[in-house]
Amino acid sequence: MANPIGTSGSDPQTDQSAGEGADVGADVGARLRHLRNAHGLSQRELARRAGVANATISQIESGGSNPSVGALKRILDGLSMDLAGFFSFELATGERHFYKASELLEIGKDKLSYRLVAADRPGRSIQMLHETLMPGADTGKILLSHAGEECGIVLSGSLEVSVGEMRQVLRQGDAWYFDSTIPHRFRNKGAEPCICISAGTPPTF
DNA sequence: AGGACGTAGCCCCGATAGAT
DNA sequence: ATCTATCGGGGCTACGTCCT
Repeated sequence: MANPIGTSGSDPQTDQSAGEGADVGADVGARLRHLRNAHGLSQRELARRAGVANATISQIESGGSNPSVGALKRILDGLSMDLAGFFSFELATGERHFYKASELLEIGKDKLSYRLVAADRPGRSIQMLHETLMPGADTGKILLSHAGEECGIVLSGSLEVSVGEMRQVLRQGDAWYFDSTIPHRFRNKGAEPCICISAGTPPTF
């Protein structure tokens, strides 16, 4: 049953964005829950990122309320997703083994493109990404650090990888593998886009 | 009046530390 | 090794506030 988001904002675009696709009508709550789980976030964590109350996430997911366009957009910002992507995302109806390039879920933004494989797979234990770092792309001066391990291979371009006190510029065919608890950073200081494939576990996106 | 949203608090579950 | 208490995270509901 179609469950278009709330129209408290009386935005005429709302209805059309709800998607005419036959199966896109899955309710907003189920869609949100599915995507939140795919990103490995709890309701509280997503609420914190989105700047809304955790109860809001819970009520939307349980169908207890229809979020306004503004609220939904804020929540989707926490998932690095836009409204179009949200409503065009297809809920999995069964276990899948293959994904078209166009089906990889974009979870990056700006100069950093992270296209996640099998974002809709429940209980996924691997985070595999097709990454594109545009010239100047940078994961940030504040180094990343989280539980797990990650590795990757540069397919084209160059990529400066900092891990702890070590730093190296990797080129086509080069690879990295490190304990993710070590502060790390990725930068494309070259003039060409850098394309690479990475994998990490546990999935933190 | 009704819906969206926030706060407060409840219950459940797993991890951890201390006692036996 | 096992049991118990404690703590924190997770999801949820009840209720109040605000806005249309």
